[in-house]
Amino acid sequence: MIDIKWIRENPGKLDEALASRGAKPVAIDLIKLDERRRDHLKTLQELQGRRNEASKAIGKAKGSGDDAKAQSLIDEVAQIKAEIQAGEAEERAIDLALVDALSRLPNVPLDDVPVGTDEADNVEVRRVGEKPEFGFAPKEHFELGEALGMMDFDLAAKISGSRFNVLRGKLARLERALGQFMLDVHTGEHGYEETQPPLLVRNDAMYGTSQLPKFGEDLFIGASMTGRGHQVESLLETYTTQADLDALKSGEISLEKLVPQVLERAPTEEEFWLIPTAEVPLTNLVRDRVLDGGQLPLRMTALTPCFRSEAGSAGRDTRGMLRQHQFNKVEMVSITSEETSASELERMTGCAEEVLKRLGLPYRVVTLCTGDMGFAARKTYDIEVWLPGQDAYREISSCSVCGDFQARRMAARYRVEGEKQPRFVHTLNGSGVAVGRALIAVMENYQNENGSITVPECLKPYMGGIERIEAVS
RNA sequence: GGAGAGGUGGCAGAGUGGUCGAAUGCACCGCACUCGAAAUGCGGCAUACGUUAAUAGCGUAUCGGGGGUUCGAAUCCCCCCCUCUCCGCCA
Repeated sequence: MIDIKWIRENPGKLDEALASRGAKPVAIDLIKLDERRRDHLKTLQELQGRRNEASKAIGKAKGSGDDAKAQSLIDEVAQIKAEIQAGEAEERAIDLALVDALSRLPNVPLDDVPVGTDEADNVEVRRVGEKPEFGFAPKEHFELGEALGMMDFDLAAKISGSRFNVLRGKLARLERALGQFMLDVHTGEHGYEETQPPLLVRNDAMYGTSQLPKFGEDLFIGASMTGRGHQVESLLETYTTQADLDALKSGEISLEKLVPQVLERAPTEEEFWLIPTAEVPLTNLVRDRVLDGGQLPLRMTALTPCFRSEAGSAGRDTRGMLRQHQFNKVEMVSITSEETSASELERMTGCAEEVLKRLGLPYRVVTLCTGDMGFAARKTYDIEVWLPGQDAYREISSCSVCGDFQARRMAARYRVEGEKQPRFVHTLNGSGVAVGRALIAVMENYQNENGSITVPECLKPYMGGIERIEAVS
C-alpha cells in the first residue's frame, strides 16, 4: 500500500511509476478523493466534538440534579444526532473507497530499476557457471523422468487432472534431498530461521502480502463444508438481489454472466486460501506488531508446498513439471529496517545463488524491468537456471524488496531507540530456490547418454551415498 | 461438532450506561535523594487520522473485529474472529 500522504506530495512520481508498469495515471483522482475525505472528516469531527461536549455537560447536570438543563442539552444533541450518523456512514464509505483504490495500486519501482514493458526489457546482471557440454542431444526432464519410470504425469492426471505429477523412487528422494540441502544451507550458513508456517491462511494474510484484493484468481480456495455453506448462503442472501433473479428468469441475463457479477460484488471472504508461496505466512508473522529495532533484521526460511491456479497460463509449459498447480519451494523472508533493505536484497539474492553454485548449475541473474515486476516489489532479481534440454534459461528464483508496501498493509512496525513514532518495517522475499524446478535443472544438467542422472556431489549425503539415478531393471 | 468461560494499554489486572483513553501494580524513561547503586519520592510513558513547519499543541476515533441501541457505550443488543476448560471425533 502506498502512503496517501506521499501521493499528495508526489503525484507526478506516482503516475510516472504507474506508467512505467503500463498502468494509467490515478494521482489526481486519488487526491480528489482524499480531499473529499478530509473535508468531510473535518466537519464530522466538529460535530462529534460538539456532541461530546454536550454529553459530558448532561452527565454533570444530572449529577448536580439540574434536570431542566440536562433535558435542554439532550434536545440539543438529539438534533445533530442524525447528522452525525449520516456523516459517519459517509465517512466509512469514502474511507473504504480510498483504501480500496490504494490497495489496488502496485508498488513504486526503485530508481535503479530499468524501465520496460515486458521480459524482453529485463537486464542481465551476470552469468555464473559453465554450461555442460554433451556428446549427445540432451533430453528434457520429463523425457528423462518418464524413461526412468519415476515421473508419471498420466497417473497424476487420473487423480488430480493436469498440471500435477507423481514422483517415485530415487527421483522422489532427489526432490526431498534438494529441499533438505537448501534448508540446511540457509539455516546453517545464511542465518535464516527454519519455520513451518500454515499452508492455509485467511483473507487478512493474503491481503497483507497483496495477493488480495487483486489476484484472487491466481489462488486456490480452501473451505470446510460448513464454511462453504455459509458462503453460498451469504452470496444468495446478501449479494444476489431480487432484480438479479428477475433478470435471470426473464432471460435478460444468463447464469454465466450473473455469477461473476455477484462474485464481483461479494468481498473475497473465503474461509481459507492455499498459499501460493511461503512468503505469505512468513511475512505475516510480523503483522500487527511493533518490533524492537535492535531485533532486525529477522530472517526466516521455510520449505513448503505452494499452490497456484495458473489461471491465464493455459497452453504455457504444459509438458513436464515446470508449471504445476502444486510444487515445493524453499522461501526466504527478511524483515529489515528501512536503511538496510536495499543491501539485504543483494544479500538474499546471493543466498539463492549459493544454492545453485553448490549444485553446480549454470545460471544468470536478471534485473526485472518495471513492466515485468510483481505488484508488491520495488526491485526484483530473477535467477534463471540453464536447462540444456530446453536450451534456455528458466526462472528458478525471484528475490524482491518491497519496502514498506506490505508492512503498511500488515501494520508491521519497529521502534527506533529515541524516536517517538514507530516506523514501518521493510520486507523482502525470495525463493531459495524452487525445489521442483531445481529438480528439473539437476536432471537436465546431470543427465548421461544412457538416460541416467548423476547425483551432484553436495546431494550425495542426502541420497544415501549413491552416485547416480538409473532405471530399475 | 456440542456445552461453558473469556478477549481491556508492553505485561498483569480493575472497571457493567455519564465527568473513562481508561484505576492499580509491574516493566520502561526522566528528575530528586546518594560518593555510586539499591530502596524511596515526584513526574512521564498507547496507536491512527485530521490540523500544523512540527514526531509541539489542539481535535476526532480506538477497550478482539464489524454493525446497532442511546443525548452519551469498555459497559446493553446482533454478527464474526480468536483463546481456554470439559465432552465428541480425529492424523
